[in-house]
Amino acid sequence: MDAAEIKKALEAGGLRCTPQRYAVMAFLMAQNSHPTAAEIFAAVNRVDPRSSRATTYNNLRDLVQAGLVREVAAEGRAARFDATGMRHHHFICDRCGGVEDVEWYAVPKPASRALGKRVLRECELIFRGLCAKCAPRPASR
Amino acid sequence: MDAAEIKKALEAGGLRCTPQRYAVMAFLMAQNSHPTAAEIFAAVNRVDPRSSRATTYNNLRDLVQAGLVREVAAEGRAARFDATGMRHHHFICDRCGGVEDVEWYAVPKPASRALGKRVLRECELIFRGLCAKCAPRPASR
DNA sequence: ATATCATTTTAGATATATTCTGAGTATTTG
DNA sequence: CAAATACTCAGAATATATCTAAAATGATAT
Ligand SMILES: [Mn+2]
Ligand SMILES: [Mn+2]
Ligand SMILES: [Zn+2]
Ligand SMILES: [Zn+2]
Repeated sequence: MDAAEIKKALEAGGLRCTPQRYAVMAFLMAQNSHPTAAEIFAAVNRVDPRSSRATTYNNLRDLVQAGLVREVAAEGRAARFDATGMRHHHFICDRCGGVEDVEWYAVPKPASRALGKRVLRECELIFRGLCAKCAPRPASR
Repeated sequence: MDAAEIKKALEAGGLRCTPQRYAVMAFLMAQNSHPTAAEIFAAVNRVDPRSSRATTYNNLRDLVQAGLVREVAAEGRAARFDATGMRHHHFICDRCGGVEDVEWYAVPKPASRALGKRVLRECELIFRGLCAKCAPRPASR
């Protein structure tokens, strides 16, 4: 996705394509990791134009609302973000808290009886355990 | 599960059965909601013996580590907890953030090729959308 | 182009959630 | 019993996220 496409995607979500907002979106799309808001703030400020912390949070909120960015909440730690490109699941490491993508596959939806009057928007599948880096030495810290 | 069983479960997890720790566990088991640490702290302090905030957090951490309690992280908001009784999935409301149980059903595990060297401990399925209370009036606050 | 209006940005203050500190208390072990 | 270990506690400290109010920006209408 190039600059013009990002601009179009933002505007399709009812958002202006401001330099600060564009920088957040472009950074997330160039990443295959799952940066925190603080990391995104630092990254977009390594290049002009400068963006404030509040703006970074505001834009992340707006991008999540527009469906262009996904937020991954991890226990205790700061939330992590990724651009919603290809569908995928997530693996979260019990030890280091790292978030990694896992190839997507369909998940059976719950019975409508089990949902009752709730309106289902999405099913999120999260795997937990030890990442490749943490797995080999389960006893060490 | 009665008092003796809670004691046994705690000790099986390598934890002493202290009055403060017992109170947290007993409260969570009596709840079918998903209280925050602050709510648990308030609840266990409505009865003797008193427990400090730090101890409440410490005990929640220990109980999660021992597998007796599950922590549910929600974006932005405080973490919520439940006693790991019967297996179940969770529904998290987009609007009010409420966490509700959904009847359990088996989820297909990922291909071992997709997992690589990671060690899988559990698959957690989280549904998102609007809860029964928030669903009927999607435009209101 | 000028006025008007809505959106966005900003620095810093504020709020909320969680962890840390270091001293004291309780329990277990030898 | 003494010593080691586990636990608790109040408050301080840290981390994370949101709010505020003023200024800047960009869109739309005249
Ligand atoms: Mn991802
Ligand atoms: Mn539950
Ligand atoms: Zn890891
Ligand atoms: Zn709701």
